[in-house]
Formats: sequence, structure tokens, C-alpha cells
Amino acid sequence: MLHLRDSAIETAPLLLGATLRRGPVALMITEVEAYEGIRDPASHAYRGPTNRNRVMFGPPGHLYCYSMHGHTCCNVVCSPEGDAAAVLIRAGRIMEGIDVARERRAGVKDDWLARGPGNLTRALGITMADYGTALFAHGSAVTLTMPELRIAEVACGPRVGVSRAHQEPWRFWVAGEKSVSAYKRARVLRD
DNA sequence: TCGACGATGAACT
DNA sequence: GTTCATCGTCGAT
Repeated sequence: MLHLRDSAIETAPLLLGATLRRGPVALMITEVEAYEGIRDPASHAYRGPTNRNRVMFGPPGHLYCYSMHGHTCCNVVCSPEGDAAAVLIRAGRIMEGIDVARERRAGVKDDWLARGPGNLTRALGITMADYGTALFAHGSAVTLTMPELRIAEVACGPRVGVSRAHQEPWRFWVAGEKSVSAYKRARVLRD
């Protein structure tokens, strides 16, 4: 079940095309960013465990939620215990429950319902109450299903909004996907 | 206890 | 392109 790798850089592109579900709303992940935990100056885990980031230091496959600027964002923990590597889910395309997502994001185009990490959690209904959820456990409120097929065209570029290690091309998205904001310094990876 | 600071988003010019 | 509302966290007092 768990196709996660030790490193967030390896795991991040594998999560493109995966399905993230909470209740009636399910989306296909179209944009992610890798954060390499204790080795990454831009990661919340860089300075070691705190009450906020403790779930990242635990086993993989769990949901790390944090709030900032009044928004909630979510990550998938992907490293073995202690490494604290995680992948930030930045955008997705709603596949099921779009009527519910539209209610939560009134007045927004369908393609943009889950564009941006804060908007994505709003569309799915993820809050801090979902902190630490086991994403691959049966019966969890939030679940993650790995993709059947690997996305053929993956683009990558620098991470968004980080002040440290911003030169690293650790942001990945599905090439041409409308639910992802355009970015100039991008290049397309092919298998 | 306090204050600075964002892995943001929306509304501007 | 720019500004700013807004709030939890964490390190510094």
C-alpha cells in the first residue's frame, strides 16, 4: 500500500495523480512540494521536533497539518521515523463531491477550487482536527490512494514562498494542468 | 508573556 | 506587478 520513499524529493512526483479524499470530496493531486525535514533549511522540521511538527518525526503515511495566515495547509509525511521529510500538497483537481467543494468555495471556477494549499484544504474540508491522520488506514477521515499510472509529464521548479533554499527545484506539478498556477522557471521532466 | 514572522490568498494598481 | 488582513507558533525576554 505504501509506495512512499525515504526522501521527499523522490516521493513528491509519485504523489502527482494520487487521490486525496475527505468525506464526499476527492481530488487528484496536481501540484506538490518536497521538504526534506531535518536536512532542509526551509522545512518546519529543520530546527528539530516541536509540538507543531511532531507528527513529521513519526512514521510515514500520516497527515501533517499546520496553519498560517489564517489558512490550513497539509503535508504527507514520507520518511522513516526521525527524518521528518514531508510533501506539501499544493493543488488538486476535484474528481468527486464537486458540489460540496463549490459550496465551500463559492464563486470560484471549478479548475481553481483546490488551487493553492490553503484553498485545497478548504475545498476538502481539512482542518487542524485532521492533524496526524493515518492516510492509509481503513476508516480514516482523510485517505490517500496512490495513482494507478505514473503521470507522463511532470514539470518542476523552485518552491513557492520560501525564503531559504529557494533555489532547489523541489516543486512538482502535472504539466499543462489548469488547477496549477503557471510558473516561469519551469522545465518538463519526461520518463 | 511578548513580538516577529511566515510552506497564504485576495484585492488591489 | 504590489499591498495587507490575520493568527498560530516559537524563540526571546
